[in-house]
Amino acid sequence: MAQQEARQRRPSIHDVASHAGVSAATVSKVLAGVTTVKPENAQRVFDAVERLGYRVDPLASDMRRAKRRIIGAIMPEFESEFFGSMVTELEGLAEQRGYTLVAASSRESEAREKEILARMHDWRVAGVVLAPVRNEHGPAAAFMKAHGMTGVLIDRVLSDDAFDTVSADSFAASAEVARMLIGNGHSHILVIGLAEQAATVRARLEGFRSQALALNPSVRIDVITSEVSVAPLRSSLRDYFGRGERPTAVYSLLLKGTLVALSEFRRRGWHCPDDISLVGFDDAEWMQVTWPAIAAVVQPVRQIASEAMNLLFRRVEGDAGPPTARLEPCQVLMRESVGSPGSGPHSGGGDRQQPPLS
Amino acid sequence: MAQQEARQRRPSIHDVASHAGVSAATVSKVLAGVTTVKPENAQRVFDAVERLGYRVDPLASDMRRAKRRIIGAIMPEFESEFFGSMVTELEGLAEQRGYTLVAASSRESEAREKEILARMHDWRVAGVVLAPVRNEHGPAAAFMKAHGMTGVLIDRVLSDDAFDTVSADSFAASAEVARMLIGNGHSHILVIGLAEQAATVRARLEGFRSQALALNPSVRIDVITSEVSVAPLRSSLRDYFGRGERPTAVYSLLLKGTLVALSEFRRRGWHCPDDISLVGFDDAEWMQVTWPAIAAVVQPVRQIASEAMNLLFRRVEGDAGPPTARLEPCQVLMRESVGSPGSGPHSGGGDRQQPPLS
DNA sequence: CAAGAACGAAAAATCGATTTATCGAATGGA
DNA sequence: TCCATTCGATAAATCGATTTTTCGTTCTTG
Repeated sequence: MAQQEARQRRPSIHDVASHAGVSAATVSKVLAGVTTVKPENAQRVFDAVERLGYRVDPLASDMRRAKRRIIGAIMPEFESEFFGSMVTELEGLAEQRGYTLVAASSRESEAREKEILARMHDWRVAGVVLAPVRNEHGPAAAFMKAHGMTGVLIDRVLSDDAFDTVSADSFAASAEVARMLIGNGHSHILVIGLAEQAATVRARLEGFRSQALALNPSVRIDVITSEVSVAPLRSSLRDYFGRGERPTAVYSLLLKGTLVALSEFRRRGWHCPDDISLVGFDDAEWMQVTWPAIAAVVQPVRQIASEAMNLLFRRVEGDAGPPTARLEPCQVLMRESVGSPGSGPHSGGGDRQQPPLS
Repeated sequence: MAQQEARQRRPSIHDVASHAGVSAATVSKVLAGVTTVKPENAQRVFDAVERLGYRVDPLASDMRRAKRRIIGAIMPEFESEFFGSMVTELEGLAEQRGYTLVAASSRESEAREKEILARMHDWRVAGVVLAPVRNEHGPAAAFMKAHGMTGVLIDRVLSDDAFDTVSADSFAASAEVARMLIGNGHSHILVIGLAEQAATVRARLEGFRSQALALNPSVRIDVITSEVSVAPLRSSLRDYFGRGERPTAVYSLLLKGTLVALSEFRRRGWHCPDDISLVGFDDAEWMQVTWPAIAAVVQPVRQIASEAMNLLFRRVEGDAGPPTARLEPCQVLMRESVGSPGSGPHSGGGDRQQPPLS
């Protein structure tokens, strides 16, 4: 073990060099694995490294290269399971390749997104994994393009003419949700979402609508979206039910919508699935322990992260082929929140379901 | 706006210098705000900066200083709301001071925690905000001590003889939960938790127990903890109820425990609060929309982050006073999951509650 | 045996800033 | 008028690595 007093200056490559009786260049080569060094000298270098507890300063090491061994990650937020595990995955993958991941939250603001990107450009990051706030056409992607940055766009994107994109196959997953609901006999379905995040949400809506209509041309699909935030969505939903609309199922295109739907159900005293069925895009840990468990579309976080990093490093290493647009398949989890219409009274009564013991 | 072709080498301080007709040293001084520069030259520098779109390279800029303008943050995980928003807050605060935050997830592993710390030491970070996996006595804190790193410990810590600590006042919050439950007439309460995270969980347990006993000396408090992970906790809980134990309330010392309790309740067909009351340490967005809404202790994330950063920068700037141990007050949210014992039948039946409309 | 290739390692240049040392010109006082 | 300050700015050193260039040996080979 290295004996190094606390608060003391850390040993530099020159300290190692003098201890080993060689030049700094030789130390650098030994540590880089160059083979044109006499074995005896290499051993002396390793010994000195061990004795001094020397470790390369990544900052100094990166100085001379145009692309530093840093990957930037920009997420709309860190508070959700989805982006939280996305960052965890990306961090691990970057680390595996000897890169440092610097993650930042755009806090759902495109202006901030661009500022962060500019700062990452200042750092001369090798590449960026950007989960844009809205879609691939925002100012951030434009900035990346204008400055020749290499990057991959994920999540709220469909395809781009300059960057590789990776996202969940929202269209296919939504089609499966449609099959599930139509198959259960639902013929009046409400879809809720936030239109801001155009790219994915639109795909989710279209995937659902097209499949639902294909299976039952007379199905009635109502859509409630909000441009701005979740608050208007809540009041629109309240108005909608207040007008006496009674769909038998709700499909929420995003997690926050699922929460809004649930809270509105509970305000009105409705139960899933007796009074109304519910499916949400995006899964969360709590959804399987609530009563009832909420059916959900599970996004393939791991695959998205892994594919994004593969593509990114291919570009970092110089690949200049045309950009690709990948869609990773989702899993649709059927849970108790989905039933057949009319299986329960629409208001009041209705014993709670009693799941079998053990 | 700067006219800069894509993919072109970024302008360096020397480019600015030659465009402005001065030396690089002068440019550096102007940008650092030194006043001993002729106003005319300063203006020429600003003009050149503007024209070239020059921005300082933070990496190069940090080379010469012993402490780089980087703050490291190590969290046990990124998947939860708590640590997610903690990182968001820390990032904002670091940014305000012109520092870059590099966040990493120890994934609940002390070994990994130490490795990450070593890597951050390699980067010569100015300071570290460490949320240790277990408590302040882990190998990570020891590493920091041994290498003279400056840092602040947060969340799962009580106090330390080398570092400032900041955490939620678990003891006081748990005492308030005790007042709430005892006040509602509960006299047989189950407390569940994971003992691994000794520091805080123990405080939560003791705070609850002491206050509960003070209010009702004959109260029966059962405790189920697991050393390792959440799985044993689940089976212990199953066994406990299987033996016929029927506490009237459960207090979970951490979020995962709340989920385990809920899922066990639902497996047995029990309802809150008719069959059993539930309070959890740590709040989450979904807890207020479930049926019933779950009473919870809200941790003061913002205050913890802000206080941690204040203390950290005080140390970075050289303060060598004795370490402080701060406790930030929590808020206890009473919700529907808590009722009085015996208000509902203990098994079977029991109409669901119908909250009033609007 | 001498010219040339091959080898291994040291010296020097480089990355992009900051900081210290140096230097010339203008200013001031004697 | 001359020397000592002061001022403003430049040259040079520095941070800690990597990479290129240079250089001295040893090994080939005609």
